[in-house]
Amino acid sequence: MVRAKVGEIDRSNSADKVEKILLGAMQQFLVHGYAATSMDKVAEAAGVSKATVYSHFQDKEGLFRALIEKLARKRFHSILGTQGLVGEPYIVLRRLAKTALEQMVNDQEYQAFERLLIGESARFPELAQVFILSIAKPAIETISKYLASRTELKIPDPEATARILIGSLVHFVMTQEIMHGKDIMPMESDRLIDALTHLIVNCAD
Amino acid sequence: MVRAKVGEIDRSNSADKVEKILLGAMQQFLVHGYAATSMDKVAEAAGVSKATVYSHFQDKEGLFRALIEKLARKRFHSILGTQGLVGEPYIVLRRLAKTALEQMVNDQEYQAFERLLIGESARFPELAQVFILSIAKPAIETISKYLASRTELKIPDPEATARILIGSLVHFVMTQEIMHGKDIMPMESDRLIDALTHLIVNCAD
DNA sequence: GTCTATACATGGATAGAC
DNA sequence: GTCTATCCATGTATAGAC
Repeated sequence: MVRAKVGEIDRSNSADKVEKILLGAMQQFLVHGYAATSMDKVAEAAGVSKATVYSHFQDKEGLFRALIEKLARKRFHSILGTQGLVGEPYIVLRRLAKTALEQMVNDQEYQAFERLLIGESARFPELAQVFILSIAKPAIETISKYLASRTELKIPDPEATARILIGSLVHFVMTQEIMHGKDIMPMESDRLIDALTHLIVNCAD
Repeated sequence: MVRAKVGEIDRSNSADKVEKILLGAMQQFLVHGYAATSMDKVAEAAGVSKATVYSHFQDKEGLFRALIEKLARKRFHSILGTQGLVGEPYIVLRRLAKTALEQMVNDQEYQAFERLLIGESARFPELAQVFILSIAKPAIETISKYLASRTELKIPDPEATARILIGSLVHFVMTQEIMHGKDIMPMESDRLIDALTHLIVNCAD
């Protein structure tokens, strides 16, 4: 066992254990889902004993809730990135769609998180709502405000249009990556991006 | 035990048992997910013994695969219904969007099916692909062909546009119903339908 | 706080009678 | 083909030593 040298602060303290447990829990729950994850495997992945897990979290459900809430906080605003939405619609919307798609397609953790939340949304409805409140809602609001600000687009309902934009992108990743459709129903991201920006930008009548 | 009268054919035969088992399996898997469903509960829900379940299906995985394939076949073309896509775009697209949304919102079995497939899409990628091939792909193709046939819409990429349309609708149901967002982030279906038809129909420049 | 060892329940799968 | 009874592995959770 590695131990802190004399004079150094021992960092193997309780708070660190909690972090290690949450990290182990993340690896297991994201890969295997809630029911198929065992507390033994969580403890093993975290490098602590099972009793230690139970000393920090009431039970499996409590650990799961704590993990999901932590992940949702971490991902707050992450789909859009922190790019400010200012400038010409054609440029801004293209970049937005392109960035969001790239982020989601290349982020295996995001995809596993979606699988987990949707799969458990019947058993844990409040956790699905945590996701909605911390990720989906802010994204819709940000895009909605931008669309409303560009009056030349003449969009009658910016919020509904923001949902169309985000829904198209998220659902594309859902079918192509999460549900493994890209091999049997392929489509280049750019085609979706082109069609989306065309619909929104060229639609001012 | 109810038994067939003399002269009648005994319908409690093997084929019926298979049906009963699949029905019980459906109830359990759709509600609890794959891992949290036990073969005991399946047998109980089906009204047969566990050994009978194992005499018709190799193991839990085999039963699950058989069930998903059956459900996917049953739902072939179900989202769009069997409505023919002919007529004025404004009318056709509105009716299409309205019907699809109503179907999905009111069909708890569809929502449970989506939860299950997405939740298990890492463990059972081929089953997610069965869903794509039997439901998503035909829907995209049908709408894509319709959009291409209406040349007055001047849609540069009908297939990409079809994906935008379907993605918006499915994702709307995903956030509002499946992930329980309707209470914390409400929006009338009609606003989405209006915004969608406006984008697609009024966009011919 | 942390560990080892264990209690207790449940789950997947099968043996053997009918 | 179908049932009851059972085997054995695994899972959640805790008791008790340090």
